[in-house]
Amino acid sequence: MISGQFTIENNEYIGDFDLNITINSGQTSQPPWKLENNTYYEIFEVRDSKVLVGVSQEGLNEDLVVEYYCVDEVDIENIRKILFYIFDLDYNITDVYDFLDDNEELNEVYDFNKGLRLYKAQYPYECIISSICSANNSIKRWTKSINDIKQTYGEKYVFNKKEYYVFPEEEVFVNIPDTDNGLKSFGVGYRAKYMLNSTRMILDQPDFHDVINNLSYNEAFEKITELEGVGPKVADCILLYGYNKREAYPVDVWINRITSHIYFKGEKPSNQKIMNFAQEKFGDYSGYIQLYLFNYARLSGLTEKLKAKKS
DNA sequence: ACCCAGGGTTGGC
DNA sequence: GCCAACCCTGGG
Repeated sequence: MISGQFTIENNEYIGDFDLNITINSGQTSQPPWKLENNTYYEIFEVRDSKVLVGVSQEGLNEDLVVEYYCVDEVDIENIRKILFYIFDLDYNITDVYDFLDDNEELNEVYDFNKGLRLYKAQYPYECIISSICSANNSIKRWTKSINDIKQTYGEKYVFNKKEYYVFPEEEVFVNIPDTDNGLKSFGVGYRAKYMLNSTRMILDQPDFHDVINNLSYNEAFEKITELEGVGPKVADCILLYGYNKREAYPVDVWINRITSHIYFKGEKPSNQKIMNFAQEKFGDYSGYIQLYLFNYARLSGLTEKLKAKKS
């Protein structure tokens, strides 16, 4: 077995990054990676071979320490590229910081989000299933469901005598046996049907992921909402985390309350209205503003206030 | 079947 | 557009 280690320093990317906050922020791309000894582990697919990658960071903007283990020779640059993509480190996030600075009502938002970045999916399909699973669900429950499915039906890889799993591909997923309550035994409830039917629809179009990738945000939104269990909110999560489309602004109950509180005082705007507003006002920054506002509202105590109001 | 809500979606009007 | 129903688990 081949193994090695390298670091990514703060001056190799623009803006702030905090690994712990990002990986545990409940973004619907995937559950947090497997945590062992303060290091997060995940199997990467690097040029058709599997590599175990471990990442750790002591705190905000500290060096990222990256370990890797693999059977075949691997080019470190490829591991680096995947990491930069997943944590959005190749994005000039200072544009977002500037936008927050330039808009007075958003001035204090970043104070509650230092180092938080997008946590994107390595595999869009996993993101689709995660996001469908997250609908009308709790973060705790959907992450457990996805992890359990991964461990039961995902392909197993053993490194350092420990087992790691990759989320099953579409072909495996549709063939999960119906015995013992099948998918439902993972606690996904009525969403099981949505997951299976959507997977069938994806398989019906072999180049599904490429098609979505090549569509504009608006076209992709139309296409992805054709899937079962994928309404506007889940669609935006999938487009943001699974296909890197930054214009997406997933509107859930909290984002509705928070956005209304800031921009629609006294009104009770529909989710659709809020989405349209966000795309006009935030444009390409929508994804980040959504991420930050959600977190901001939770940490600043605003959610409790807004919950009490209930409208 | 103690009660309720959870980063919504669907199907019916 | 609005509204109830939805699986089921964690937490009060």
